[in-house]
Amino acid sequence: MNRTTQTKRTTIYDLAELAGTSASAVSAVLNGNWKKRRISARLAEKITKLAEEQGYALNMQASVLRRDRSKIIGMIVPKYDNRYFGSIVEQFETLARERGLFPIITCTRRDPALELEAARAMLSYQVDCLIATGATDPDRVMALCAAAGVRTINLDLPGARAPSVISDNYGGALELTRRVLANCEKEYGQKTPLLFVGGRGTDHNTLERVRGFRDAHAEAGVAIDETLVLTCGYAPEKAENAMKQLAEQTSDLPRGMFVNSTISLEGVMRWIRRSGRYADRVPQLGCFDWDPFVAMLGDHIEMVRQDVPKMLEAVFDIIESGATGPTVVQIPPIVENTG
Amino acid sequence: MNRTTQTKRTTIYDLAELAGTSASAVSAVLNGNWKKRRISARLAEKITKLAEEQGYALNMQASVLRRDRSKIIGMIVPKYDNRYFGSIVEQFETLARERGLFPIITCTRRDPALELEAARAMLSYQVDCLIATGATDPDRVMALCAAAGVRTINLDLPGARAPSVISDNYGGALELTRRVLANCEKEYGQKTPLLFVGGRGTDHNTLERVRGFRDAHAEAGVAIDETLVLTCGYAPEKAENAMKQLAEQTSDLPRGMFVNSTISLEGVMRWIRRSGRYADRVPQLGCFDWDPFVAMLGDHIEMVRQDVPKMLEAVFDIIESGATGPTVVQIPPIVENTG
DNA sequence: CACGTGTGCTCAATCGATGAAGCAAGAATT
DNA sequence: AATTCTTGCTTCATCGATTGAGCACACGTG
Repeated sequence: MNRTTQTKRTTIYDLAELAGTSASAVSAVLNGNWKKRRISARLAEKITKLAEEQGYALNMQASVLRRDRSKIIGMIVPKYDNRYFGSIVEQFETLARERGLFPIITCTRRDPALELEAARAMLSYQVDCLIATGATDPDRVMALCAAAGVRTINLDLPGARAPSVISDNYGGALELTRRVLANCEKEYGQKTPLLFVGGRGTDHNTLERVRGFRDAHAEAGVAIDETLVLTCGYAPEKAENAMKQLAEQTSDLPRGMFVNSTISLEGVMRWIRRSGRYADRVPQLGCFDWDPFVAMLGDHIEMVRQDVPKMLEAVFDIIESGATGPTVVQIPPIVENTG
Repeated sequence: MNRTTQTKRTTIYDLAELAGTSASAVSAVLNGNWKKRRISARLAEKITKLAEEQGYALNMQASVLRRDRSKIIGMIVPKYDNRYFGSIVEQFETLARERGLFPIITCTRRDPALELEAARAMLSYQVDCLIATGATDPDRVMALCAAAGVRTINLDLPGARAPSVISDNYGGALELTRRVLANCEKEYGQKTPLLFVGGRGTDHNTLERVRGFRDAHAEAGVAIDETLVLTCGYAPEKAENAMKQLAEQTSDLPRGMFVNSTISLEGVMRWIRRSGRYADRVPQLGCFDWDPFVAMLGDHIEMVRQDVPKMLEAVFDIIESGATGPTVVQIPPIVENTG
């Protein structure tokens, strides 16, 4: 027993032989519906004990192959490099497991081709449902899954043909912009337009945030400076480059900024430090997304934190309700208190 | 075709019928060894085209059930709330996919019971290999897998009975402590013992780091203050509490500290800000782990960044070499330049 | 005592893919 | 012309779990 690499794992047939009964009785006992199948408590106990002793583990591949539902639930996620997606994944796993589902997650690195490839892989593994988080092209993912009869739910970024759960990007951006404008006025006594940096000009969230950004300016009676709306992408390097180019074109840099994610903020902060252009007076910042260390960077930064627990509850509510229409659930984000 | 929820997915049997051939020919063509099975290029092409048209997707459950190796590779990971584990997971997925393996990952939240449960689930899904990252009890995970004939590799924290890939914790801590001691001397002109905070007194990494911490003190001729070695756990709250308790016992707080992870640093920084006890002069900090925003917190923080790409390459080297002995591969971490 | 009812199980088909074994027809060799 | 070889397939058992159908026996009932 010690040195033998027991190539064969224990199966229900092995247990059946040991118990002097049939495989179907073993199966019924081990998957819990032995009462429905009229197996005696005596036999059930015997089999359970044997399974324990033999270290029996169900072969999910065989089980899933036979059943109609796999109870596997997939998620694709863009990155693991920030707290937002990190907590989405962690919550997702927890909630899935609580419901007896097995979660599988793939990181698609904001690459549309990888998104489709990952979706295809998940279909091969017979997922019952796929959550497309922050997908670049949610509708193509949805189409792929629909062809296989698998439901999709969009998270973070909405799609046109499946239910979506997203943050209230407009509302969050409106409030965040208001605060940064107020901070600018308080600190510098002037009402000047802010910079918007990060995100993609094509994605729904960025568009909505820009809309909130604009409306907050209008509300405050400040005219937008169109050259200050830089939807350059999310990556730190892209934000850093955008700042650099802007700085080359003007000597009068904005006194406040709206940064469209912590990951973009990383680039922005790097540029600020390296360039020294804000050495005299720090810019007032607003960041759409939360990070504990960003909160410690100073009292000149406001943050909006997306409500991940509520968002994921909404996702599982949709799964349980069985809804498939293109509804959009908007979850209000939390505006963090400074300090 | 439009409105019908095509319950049945296309199988090789459907394709066989459409192509007027046998399922085994279809199988051979689609899994690429049709040459070995002497299928004509003509038929191969026909089948491939048909599969494309029909949107055929392999049923992995069936395929894995039949094959000896599943090509599924599992990983358990403690948390997604920091850059270190985030990049481990992202790299792991990439390297696994490059090798034609399907990665499945589970977050076990530093909970030994969850670790075992997750390992059991992965065994049910027939993983060929399991990577136990930062496992609280790697040897029990290993035992469980060994009973099923599945190899394990430990990552980040070593185990006694399977190969392990870890950082050179001693070396990293030695260098980090040296730097913080030097910074303290430069800033405050005094050689005083540092505080060590975070981590578990029972885990290998923490023990090794404390050893490096001690040796760096000895080297500098500074006596360790044993009341300043606080291996209180990793969670931010635990670090915060440890600081609080320490502060209640002394009026003379250490001028420098070694913080044993970014996540512990979060609690330490929170306490520093809230208590105001360091308002007059900031403590010199060293953090064993890297975070971009921590780097921006000021020039009084040194960081050690674990070399995730090298660590994962080492993991896959071990997988490919087939080694199973209890070797420990130590990867030197990178000491980040301040500024 | 014939008949229904309930209990406790077993049998065998099935899920979809895989691959060893084998078969038929044509090509090459003796 | 008889034989081997080669090519290009097909047949069928198999992986392990699930489940509808069915069998044998005990018990109760009119």
